[in-house]
Amino acid sequence: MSQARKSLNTVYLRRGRWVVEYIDFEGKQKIKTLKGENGNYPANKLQAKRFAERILTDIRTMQNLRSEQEFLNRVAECQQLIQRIQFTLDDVLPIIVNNPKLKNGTRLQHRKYQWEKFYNWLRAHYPRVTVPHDVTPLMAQQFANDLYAEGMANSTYNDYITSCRMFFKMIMIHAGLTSNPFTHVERLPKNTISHKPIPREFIPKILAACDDPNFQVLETRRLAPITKAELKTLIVVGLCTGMRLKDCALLDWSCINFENNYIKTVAYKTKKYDKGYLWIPMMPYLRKHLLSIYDWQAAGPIMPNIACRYEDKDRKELLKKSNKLSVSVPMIPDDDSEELNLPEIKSDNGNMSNEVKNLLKFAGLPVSTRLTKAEKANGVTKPIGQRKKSPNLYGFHSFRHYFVSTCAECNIPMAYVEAIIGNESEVIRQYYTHIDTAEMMRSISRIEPKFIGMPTQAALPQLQETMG
DNA sequence: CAGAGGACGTCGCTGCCTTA
DNA sequence: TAAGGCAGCGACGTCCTCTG
Repeated sequence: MSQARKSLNTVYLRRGRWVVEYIDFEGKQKIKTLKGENGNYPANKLQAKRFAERILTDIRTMQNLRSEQEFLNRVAECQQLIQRIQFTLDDVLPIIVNNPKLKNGTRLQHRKYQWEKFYNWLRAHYPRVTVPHDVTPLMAQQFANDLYAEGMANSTYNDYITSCRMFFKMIMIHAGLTSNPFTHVERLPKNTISHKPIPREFIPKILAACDDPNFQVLETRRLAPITKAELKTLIVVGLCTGMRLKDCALLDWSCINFENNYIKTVAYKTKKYDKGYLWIPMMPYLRKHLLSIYDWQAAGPIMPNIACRYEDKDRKELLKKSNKLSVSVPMIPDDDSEELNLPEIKSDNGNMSNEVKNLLKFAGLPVSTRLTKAEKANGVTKPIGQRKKSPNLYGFHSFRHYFVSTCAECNIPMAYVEAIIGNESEVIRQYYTHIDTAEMMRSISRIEPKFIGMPTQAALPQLQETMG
């Protein structure tokens, strides 16, 4: 039978020590051994009561603080309620746009587009919802479902979900939100479709196409013209080095070391991560080609017109730098103060990817899987959920895939290929982790005896000899 | 066919969980 | 409790499609 509980704030002797018993602010019973400031135990009940008084005073203060905190919480709740009414969906975009984390540029435009997509969806489906607080997780999920039904790659879908989650996180305080409606919208696994390596039999066809009189480079009014000869150089460099389009297009003579037969350059894409130089051995075919277009005056970009086209914003500089422009370009005024009246180009790569695609198409490669006009006219549509944009099967990046897959086929050690094209490349993993199922079965069969404790084939004769 | 709009890849960082 | 594995996040860059 348990003893009756002592009354509150009672000081009494327990196992030879003076203790105080009290109820804390969570309503729990507590028993605390009494000690002085120096850690000394009280000598008698009077001293114990004095020690206890200090503890109880502290507790009472904390209890008061707690009620004050409760009051403040109530005030905060009221403020949130006011915020919820005052902060509307129209106030969200300025918050996104002015967020210092989202720097200016295409990415910000992209985020704006994403928010507007959700905003317009909400307007269409839930016109009565005017404040972020009224957006429910169910609405978020419905939006996600509609997004998926539109047809897009999973990474794009994930990008939308991630962004919406981020938008609601950004306005959390402004809108007085306590939870994020997009928190539980699940992301999808990656289903990316990579470029294919160029089929080997097409390589000679592509190189021949550059010299074919019937092949024409794309003509553009606004962008710098390029020559077929330069396009061929671009292809040869891409083919023999596996570099990305930008790295090839802007490759500079200063990167070429004919004496020691290598190319030393920095990949633009990973430049900011300071990955160091790429050291690319020059194949005889590449060396021969570069020497054929090289002269002692050579300086600046190897393909000046392509470089010019690729980076139109730096056109003036490039034109000045290079003395080997092979096609006519607008005159550059000598006086720097005079504006070079060039149109502003928004295109990322000066249509160079299309230029390459045009060549591959001429050489007979099916570059895209998109629906033809005839198919569209006959009412052929993509199935629900399938990505809107047809993946490009072949492009300049295909030369990179071709380079790595060929290296893998020829058993070039992965470390060498990493040194050449960069050690974090997804392309490398793709080809070097390829598993030959038949070879895997054979390998496992070979070691089976060892697994089950039997001697291996190689050890059998020796074993038979010792056993007589 | 220019260029806006859209898709996709990759990096470093962080937090959660398990293990030694 | 430090270390390591792992997955997701946030940010940014590049490439491609599509349409007026």
